[in-house]
Amino acid sequence: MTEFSISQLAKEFEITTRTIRHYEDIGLLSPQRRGQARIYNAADRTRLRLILRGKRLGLSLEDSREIIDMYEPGKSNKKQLKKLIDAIQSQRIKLTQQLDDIGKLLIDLDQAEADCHESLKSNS
Amino acid sequence: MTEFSISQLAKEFEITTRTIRHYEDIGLLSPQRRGQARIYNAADRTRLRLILRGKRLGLSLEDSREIIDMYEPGKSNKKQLKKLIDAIQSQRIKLTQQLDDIGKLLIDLDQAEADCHESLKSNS
DNA sequence: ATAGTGCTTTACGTTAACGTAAATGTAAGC
DNA sequence: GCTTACATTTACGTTAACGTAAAGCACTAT
Repeated sequence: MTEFSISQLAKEFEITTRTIRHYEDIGLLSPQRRGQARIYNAADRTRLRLILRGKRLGLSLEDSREIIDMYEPGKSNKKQLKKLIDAIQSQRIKLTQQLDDIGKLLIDLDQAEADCHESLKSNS
Repeated sequence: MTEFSISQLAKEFEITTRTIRHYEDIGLLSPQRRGQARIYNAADRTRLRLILRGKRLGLSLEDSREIIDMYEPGKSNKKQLKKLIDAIQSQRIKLTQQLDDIGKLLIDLDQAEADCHESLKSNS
């Protein structure tokens, strides 16, 4: 498969077609058209995957746009590149902070679960 | 310090007092009162810290409420405990998924940054 | 006494990220 | 030619998480 319909992508990623069109409305996707129907290629699919990954991480769609745009510098000059590096840096800080948070939360969950099991034993 | 005012906490966590009051409105915090002023203790402060950690992880305030309530089973019976364990399990799944996402994103960022530096070199 | 500082409540406003409904187009199959 | 399935656009509606006045209470410092 090198082409996808909107409903194919919707089913694959378990989102609605409305959501996909919304991403297009705000310029995150711009699939080709065959007549008036949208045709998505592998690159579009990858962008969508990145958007959804960002969402799971609590990023706004604008945040995701910034990150995704990093992957396609293309015709950028030095000044833009430095800006990109800065953006990457700040994203990295945000993400490593999240990593730390998740680590702590998982530890807390371990403790909570252990407490529960313990309580189930002693009250049986 | 064993007691905190609302603005002390707001400053410490870099949020507004409105936000803290909002958390109280929806029952996430319930500080004591001295007259009509709110007095927060260490436990309140911990709850707030947990709420904000959840926020950084993209959890809704309701999600955070569930997690936080896990830490205080107290008078719960067996059925409730099993429900708690289930909740913990699903949270763990969500979080490990996030961990995976973050790992992939950090790899992507490494690549993007390397590309940028490379581009800066060759265009100098 | 008054001005300032920090607290309070009440209540309408705002933004992001879609949901949902209505009306219509189009290609496939009977 | 009619139905069914899937597509489209347009546009108002919804929810979460606060923002932002507006108006007033309580203590302190001048």
